[in-house]
Amino acid sequence: MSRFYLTTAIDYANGDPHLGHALEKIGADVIARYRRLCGDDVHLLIGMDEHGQKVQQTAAKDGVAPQAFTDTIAARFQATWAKLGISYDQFIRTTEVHHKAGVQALIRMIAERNPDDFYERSYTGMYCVGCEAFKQDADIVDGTCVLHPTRVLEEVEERNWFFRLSKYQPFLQELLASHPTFIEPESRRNEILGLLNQGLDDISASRARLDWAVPFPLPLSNGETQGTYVWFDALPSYLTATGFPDAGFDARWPADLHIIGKDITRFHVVIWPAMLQAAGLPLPRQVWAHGFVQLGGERFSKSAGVKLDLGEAIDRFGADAFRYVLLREVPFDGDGNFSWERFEERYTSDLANAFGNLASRAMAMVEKYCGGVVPAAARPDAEREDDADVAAYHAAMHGEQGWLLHDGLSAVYRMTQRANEYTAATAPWTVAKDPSRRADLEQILASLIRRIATQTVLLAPFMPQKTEQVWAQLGGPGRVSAQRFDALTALDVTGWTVSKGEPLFPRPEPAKAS
RNA sequence: GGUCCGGUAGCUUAGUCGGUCAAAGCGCUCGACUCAUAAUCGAAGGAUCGUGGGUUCAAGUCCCACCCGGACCA
Repeated sequence: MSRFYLTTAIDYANGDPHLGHALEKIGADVIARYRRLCGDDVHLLIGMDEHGQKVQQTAAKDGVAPQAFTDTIAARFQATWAKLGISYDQFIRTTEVHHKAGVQALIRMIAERNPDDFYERSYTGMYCVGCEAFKQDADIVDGTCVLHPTRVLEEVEERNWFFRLSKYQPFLQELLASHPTFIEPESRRNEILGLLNQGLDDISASRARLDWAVPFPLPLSNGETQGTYVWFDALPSYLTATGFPDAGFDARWPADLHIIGKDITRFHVVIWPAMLQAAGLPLPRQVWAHGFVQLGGERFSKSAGVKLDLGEAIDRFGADAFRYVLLREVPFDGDGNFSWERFEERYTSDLANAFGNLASRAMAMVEKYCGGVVPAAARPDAEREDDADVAAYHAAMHGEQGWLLHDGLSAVYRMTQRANEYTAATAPWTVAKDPSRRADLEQILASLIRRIATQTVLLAPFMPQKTEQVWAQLGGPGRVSAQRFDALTALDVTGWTVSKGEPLFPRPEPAKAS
């Protein structure tokens, strides 16, 4: 059984979960569930980035201690992931004692192996509290940072620890040359290549006035101890989650896949590998940068505020339908759009009309013509046309050519459409009227149930709850989550007792004019 | 402001090296069927390929400028 350790970005504990967070977690969960159906030993990590000045400030505004504040936020994120059916194996928080110790151990490890990699430097510049970063002249318009026009910039001089990132430029260029799939999709890789060609600046690893942080383990020459700056705290969470630096962490590390948003590609493909290399630790196998989802064509961002109530979106048609529609609409290798109108169209056409109705009509006929028991019959040649789509599904889902989850769904949808076409072409309700064609009827109905069962398993990573219900209605043995893809081609539905229940994906109520 | 990515039917997108490339799904319209969640199947309509120039026998497909959207720029 091969191990598969995948991570999502840890989310910043400065606000509630929104659509953008959900897209990433759902995508990661689909991959995790897919790999479990492949038989892999999967470990899915999700978590929270809880340190930083902004968290401290927001907590103070609410009149609570930072830890109490992030406890509340973390609980809300976890409640949302539970509601969405995210099957994470571990939820790491950067305020955990073990994580903090791990960060310090990693920094010490780097300092011991490469004593020259950390050095002190003083810096004077305009500081934007919104960005938690110094801004350069080019980024300043009318005295404020371009990203936070409402926040006043402060002129600040401070002395920090810096990490000699520039030293790792040749290493990183070699890494991307020898491991072209280290960062995918390719468009993101090209961005990083361009960035590396421009040359790297060293980055600060510690910050003054950063009280709510992991204490940086090396004191400055003036004796001051600063807080560890965000990337030296957040990125190592993937590592500390495995138990690092305790013995046995390498049973899980290195990660097979980091799933992140395209905005933080740079940190995961430049800073993170450099840090690991400096510490003499193995690198993750791949970073996948997904795109963003816009809401009704408008930009959806952390600072712009939440414009869509995630809870409402989930309740609209249920968590599974939300998962399906989101991943069908938003290509996992690029940007996409989300709107209520689109949501309802997709739900209706794909889930209610195509798949849901296919299941209803097939089960109704098995009940009506075969007493509810699926007859034994050879697989018709027509069913072979599905083979190419099954192959396309796995190609899209397995990651070897990218994690194209939307293509996986397209492939299953083609199979659903084909099954509906087959039903119309063979017209079993007509065949049923002719007793001499009993064998034909049985073959058609058995084929339909087998197709639906197959599609149900392929859809299981996307809709874990609904597919269990379909499976149960079909009379399939055990649970869908216990199935294995490699056994699917030989799936035998003979003797299953179907029980058509209420529609699994009821059509939306027509809007009532009130 | 700088770097990079994108702008193709109402919507979401395919379109390799320039020459049947204007394609698919959804929606809309018409026809068929009745097993089914007024679902399904078939057919038709629908795009000056962001704008303006340029290169070429030939350009969504290459070049330039501009407009719009997005990501990044300790």
